[in-house]
Amino acid sequence: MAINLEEQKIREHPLLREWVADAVRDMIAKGKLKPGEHICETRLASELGISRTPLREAIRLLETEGFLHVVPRRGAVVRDISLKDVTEIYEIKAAMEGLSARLAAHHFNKKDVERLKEINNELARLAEKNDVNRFFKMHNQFHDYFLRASGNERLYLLNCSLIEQIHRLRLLSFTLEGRFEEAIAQHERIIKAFEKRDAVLAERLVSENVMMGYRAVVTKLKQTKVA
Amino acid sequence: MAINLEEQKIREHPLLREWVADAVRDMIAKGKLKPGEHICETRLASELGISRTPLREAIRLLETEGFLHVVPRRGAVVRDISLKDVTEIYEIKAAMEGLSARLAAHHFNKKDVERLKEINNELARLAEKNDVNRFFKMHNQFHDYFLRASGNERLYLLNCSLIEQIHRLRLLSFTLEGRFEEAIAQHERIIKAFEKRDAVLAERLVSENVMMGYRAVVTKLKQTKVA
DNA sequence: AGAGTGAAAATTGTATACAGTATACAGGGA
DNA sequence: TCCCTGTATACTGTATACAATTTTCACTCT
Repeated sequence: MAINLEEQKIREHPLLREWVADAVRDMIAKGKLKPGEHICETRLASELGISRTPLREAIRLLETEGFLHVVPRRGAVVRDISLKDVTEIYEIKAAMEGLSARLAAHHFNKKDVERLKEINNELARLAEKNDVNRFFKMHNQFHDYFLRASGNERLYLLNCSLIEQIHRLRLLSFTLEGRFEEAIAQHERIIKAFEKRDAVLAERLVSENVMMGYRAVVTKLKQTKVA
Repeated sequence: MAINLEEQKIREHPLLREWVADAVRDMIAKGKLKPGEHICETRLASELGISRTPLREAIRLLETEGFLHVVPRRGAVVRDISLKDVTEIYEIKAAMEGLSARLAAHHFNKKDVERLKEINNELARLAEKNDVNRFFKMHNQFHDYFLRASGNERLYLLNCSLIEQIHRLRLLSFTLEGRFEEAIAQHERIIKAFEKRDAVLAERLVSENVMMGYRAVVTKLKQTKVA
């Protein structure tokens, strides 16, 4: 076990600090590190089998990503995701994805539209099989497609860092009744807007699509808070 | 001199890594560290009179802020700001500030509008005195006002980290002929939109205002690239 | 009992030491 | 001349050691 871990560290990440950041993100997502919990550098480092130095560098990264809250000389605590956080993130996400759609629409060609249709067809297949995990991944590909096609690299990266913070909630939101179909239908309208090269419409539809995701996530958030 | 430096480190920053980040940002802004230049941790740390540990933690921060580009096992280099970077930043900034104006408009009251008018009057005074530095600061206060009033803390912080990257260019752009007057005139229209509680108009005007700033910065960028 | 105090333990911040990797350059061969 | 290769050097990545600060908790005094 320990040897496999070592191999994974080396194979997938040339740098320990990145592997550690991934590991800690994962521990937060899986609930192994709970919101509000204080992170003791010494202990966590030894648990991960590394020294404090790469852990500390990973903590700086996770701080800017919003996973941890660091108080000088008192260490890092796992940040809780509140409704307010989710709202803030989605407000920004809606504006940014909308912007990316508008920008992408300007230099979208037939092939791009075809690719989006393929993805949406695949989504329909996965919806029938009720495969939440794969649907989620493919769904992200749909959105990533125009985020990248926008030609604005920062836009894509910013969006990544935003959705990473609510990864778990978003995944959960796809277990809601009718969520698949709703998303697919909206995607179809978005594709039509791209086909017509209607940048303004694409922007509006994508923004609305994001805010639908917001409502789904909020629903799920309230369910889990009660539980 | 060295003693004063020590005092400053302690007084204004309880943490060395933050002081270092500020110092390095400053060195980049002042041209002491030039774009493309490789940062040797050992040398820079000893120049700043500290060890490599806090410097390395500062480098992680400056990397996410976009000031440095880090290649694994080859270290950090100072990132150059290209026209593409400026375009990416302003596209995002326009969308984010526009969003903040829309959000802020919903719960703006008379007092808020009065405050914006005061700031704009002050801007007019500073324009007459041709005080670029103070105009710049006051101008930022104008925009910060509704970024904060939006109630979306992330929006404000994200905007801060964006404009920090182009601080120098923005400041320079205010030396352009007619830049003051243009800004003040647009601010007046924005204030009127807030007065009317017209969120959609406020959003559009603020976006346009940002993109005017973009054009000014691009003009200045081209001037300095030639020089 | 409760507030206050002070020493001990735990934890973070910083410096240094060591290991591994990339770069530069000299020397040899085609 | 050009390319290849091996070695020396410089630099980054990681671990560890030390310093400073915060927290804990027993103890005292009111």
